[in-house]
Amino acid sequence: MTSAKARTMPGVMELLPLDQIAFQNMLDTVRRNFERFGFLPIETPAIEFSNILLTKSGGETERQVYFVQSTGSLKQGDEPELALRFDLTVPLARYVAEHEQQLTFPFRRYQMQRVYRGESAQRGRYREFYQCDIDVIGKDQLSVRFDAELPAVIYSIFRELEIGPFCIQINNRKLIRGFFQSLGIADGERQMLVLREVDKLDKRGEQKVRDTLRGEGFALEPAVVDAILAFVGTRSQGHEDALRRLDAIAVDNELAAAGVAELREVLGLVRALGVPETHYALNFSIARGLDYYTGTVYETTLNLHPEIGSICSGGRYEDLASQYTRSRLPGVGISIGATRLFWQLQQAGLAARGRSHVQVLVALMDEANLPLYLELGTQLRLAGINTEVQLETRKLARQFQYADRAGIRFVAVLGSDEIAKGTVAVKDMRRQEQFEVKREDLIKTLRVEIQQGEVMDALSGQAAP
RNA sequence: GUGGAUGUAGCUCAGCUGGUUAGAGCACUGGAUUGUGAUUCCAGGGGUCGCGGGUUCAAAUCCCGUCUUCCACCCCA
Repeated sequence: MTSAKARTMPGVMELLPLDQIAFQNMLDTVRRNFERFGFLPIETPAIEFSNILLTKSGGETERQVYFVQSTGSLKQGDEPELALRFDLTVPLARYVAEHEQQLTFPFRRYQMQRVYRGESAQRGRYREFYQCDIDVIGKDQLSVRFDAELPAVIYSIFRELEIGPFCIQINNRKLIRGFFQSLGIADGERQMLVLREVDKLDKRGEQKVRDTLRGEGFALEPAVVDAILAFVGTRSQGHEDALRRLDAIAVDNELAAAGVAELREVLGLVRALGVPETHYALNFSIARGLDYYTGTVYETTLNLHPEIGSICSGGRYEDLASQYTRSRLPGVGISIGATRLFWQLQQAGLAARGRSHVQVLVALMDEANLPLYLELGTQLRLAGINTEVQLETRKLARQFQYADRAGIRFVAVLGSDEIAKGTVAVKDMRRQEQFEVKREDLIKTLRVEIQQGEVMDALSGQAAP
């Protein structure tokens, strides 16, 4: 008699082993590229003091934070003073402020951990999910050159993930704010509201957005609305076009001019870093919801799957940790929501199917020869081949069935015939073939076969090694 | 937090206007002689029809409540 239904809470991702392998392959690719660009790993605890997590942000974040409390503390009626992190940027700020003296700046760190949000369940919305973040934190100042480095990292990662053509869309907050100032929309809060509305262009259609901006809440002049829509409609195609569009901006505003200058420098360096011009573009509607961004902002989308939306985003902020330290710590960073990305890639049929890590199953042919099979397994493992030995007596057919279902490609069969001949029969489950080799050639042969299999997988994009 | 849907086997669902022991596909377990899987054939296990109440001779089916999950808004990865 069961006492509870086995189930997970909504909004968490749980995978079967082969999918888990595919997911971890994705994380490995991300990590490899972070390291390739000179970022160093850190981890921070899932639980932080709630006053740390809640200093900066307003009501919306607080609504989504999970508070943590021991049952003892709960019974005593104490207020929870701990909470689960809801992103990796706030813990980074705390980390940098706390360890400022021991860190070297510019501090380049990557972090790939789970974060928690009290979202109401919805498609592609998770309450527990992985974020993969990189940030560069400067002391007192940080060159805009670092803003150009991140698109190179993004390009390197998504090229290697082989999920189709993509485009890193770039904008600059200074330019946006300067533009709005020139239209008489000076208040930062109001600018954000307008931007959020504009962000819904694709979703709601131009007419509805136009109506909303002219309507009660905003009450903007028709000419102003036209100017906004024309401005945010800017999308460049190729490097030269992007520069031309920057030249064409006729906004008489100091802040906007600074933004344009930054964009020009960033674009030039992105190209110098070897990112093909097909893979980056200006998009003046990119604003990013988070209000701490102050300069460059990025968002990356898949050309063939616009429905997926942004797969990677980030930007520049002027002061990371003003709540925790007096030092001025400007930074620039990006974040990949790996859990959602993986889920979306699966939905779009773009996720590779993982291959089992187990490469060989040694069949149990004869109970009396178990020590022989165990020894063979050990030899294979010492040769670097992941091997499982069949430990329970079962019909051979069942052993093959097990290998097939578990995704194990090779079954080594060592029965009385083979022992007499000094050979091993190897069944290749995937190719539905069987061959026989001398015992002493087994490891060499398997290595060749396994390597060929990996090459084939890489070519077909079926699974990362 | 606001609005709208949903709930039948592990999964996807069927079950018309209430009528005998609630079905299908997939999955699962076992079998089709001796050392060869995913295909085929045969057999089998598994459901308090989300929960509580009401109407009725009779409720998976109608009504009310409740919970759950999902969708949209908000916000975001």
